Amino acid sequence: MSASSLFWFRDDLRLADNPALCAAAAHGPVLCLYILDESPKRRVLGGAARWWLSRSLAALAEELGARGGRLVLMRGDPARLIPMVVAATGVDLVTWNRRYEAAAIALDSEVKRELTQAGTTVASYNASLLNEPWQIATGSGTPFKVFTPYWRAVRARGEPAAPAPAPTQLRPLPLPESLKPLALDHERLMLEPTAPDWAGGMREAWIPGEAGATGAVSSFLGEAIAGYSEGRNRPDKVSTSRLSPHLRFGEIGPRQLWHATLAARHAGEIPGSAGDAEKFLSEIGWREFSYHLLFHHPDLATQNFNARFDAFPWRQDDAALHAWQRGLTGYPIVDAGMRELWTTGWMHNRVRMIVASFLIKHLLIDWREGERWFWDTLVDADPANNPTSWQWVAGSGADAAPYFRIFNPVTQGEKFDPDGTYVRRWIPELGQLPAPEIHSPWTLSPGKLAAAGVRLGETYPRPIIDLGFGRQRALDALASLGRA
DNA sequence: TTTTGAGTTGTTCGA
DNA sequence: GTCGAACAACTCAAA
Repeated sequence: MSASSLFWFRDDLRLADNPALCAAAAHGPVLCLYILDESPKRRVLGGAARWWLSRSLAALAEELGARGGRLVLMRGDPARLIPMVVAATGVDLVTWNRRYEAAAIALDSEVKRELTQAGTTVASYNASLLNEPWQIATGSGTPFKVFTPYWRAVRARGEPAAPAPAPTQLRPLPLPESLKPLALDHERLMLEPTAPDWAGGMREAWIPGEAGATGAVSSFLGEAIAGYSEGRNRPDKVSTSRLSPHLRFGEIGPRQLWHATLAARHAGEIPGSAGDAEKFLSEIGWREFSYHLLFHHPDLATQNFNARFDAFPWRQDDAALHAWQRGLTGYPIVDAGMRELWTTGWMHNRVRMIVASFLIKHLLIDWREGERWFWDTLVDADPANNPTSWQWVAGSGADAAPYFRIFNPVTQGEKFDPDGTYVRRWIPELGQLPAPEIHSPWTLSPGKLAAAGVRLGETYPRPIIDLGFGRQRALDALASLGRA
């Protein structure tokens, strides 16, 4: 039997800096496989993420094809399918890049055990993190719970490894006859919406795939990173990297991003201060920190990191939750963010904090409701970042926001969307209102509202809750948790 | 073991 | 308009 291999694509949909793919390709002819995971133990991918995945897989198939390779698609339980494919093809090497959610680790361990027992070599690699979660520890060997010392420890290790190039040669391993019934056409994955087709705004906003990712990196490092430290807070401008969905699906990896950032800084392509590049690197650090937390706290998406919050008096309020989800709270910056999310599958980070704070603190609705909504609607819905960030806002998480940090959506709007540009983009019915009053339409005189064609309660909602009341209620609820 | 300094992203109030 | 203080106390991480 001649040497051949199986490479299992998961959250690493790229050819460059893909160590498991390189190892498989160097070994001999390789079968490149993606399985739409339907194992019952894993969290089902949200709708927006499924759309992204579909487009990303199409791009990947094309890239592979251009290099003489081929992407085979299947759906089902990998614990059943992988051994079946290995047996039918007779490959003697299986490779993949690691994942870090508990259910995925369990699945991968199970597959590895079974294959190894049957005499097949299995090799796993790191493609999605700068450091494995278990490599970073405090002086006493425990996981970090605070970002700053975590990041200091990471930085003390020196620069991360340089990214590896894409494999130069990909010889495809032909699919045996017996497996052909399992291989699906792209359409048969049924990942994209049809009736209704709600993905129009996403198609306009994004180019999924490795080429789209590298293009986004170039344009970010070439332009937006100048002034990033401040600009990243402005949803009215294009001042963030917008790389989150590309990172989520591994169309680009943090090593590539790290070294591209350093190269841009050294080449003097970043006119601003070196602080902008460092700030951006620390944002990559927050992604790393989230994975560190997820690995050491596997139930991060469902359990309070800080158990004291188990006694928090959350409210059940379906009407308020629905208003929040649909962008009908009567607070323009909140509604603009929720509509941006619904339309494009993405929301500016500053606005994510505002809408999350509003749901959790003013409406007193459980952060898990918000986490679930984001999981379903974000194209970048990430198993580590999403729960980490929600718990951070709730105050139940690691390095969490202090109890008194309650974002005022009017103040935040005036500060970070001073001209109302962002609000007008997503709430056209308020388009004629002047700034800064656009952030608090109920304070305008009836005459000014009429002049702008706004009828509160008809063309745009009145606020669903009074800010002062909601703030005080949240402070009281937090005080009710008492001392630890 | 004990001590010490520090901890992503805010708001309000009063001088 | 601007500025500093108050808003709880706790826990983490390292010395």
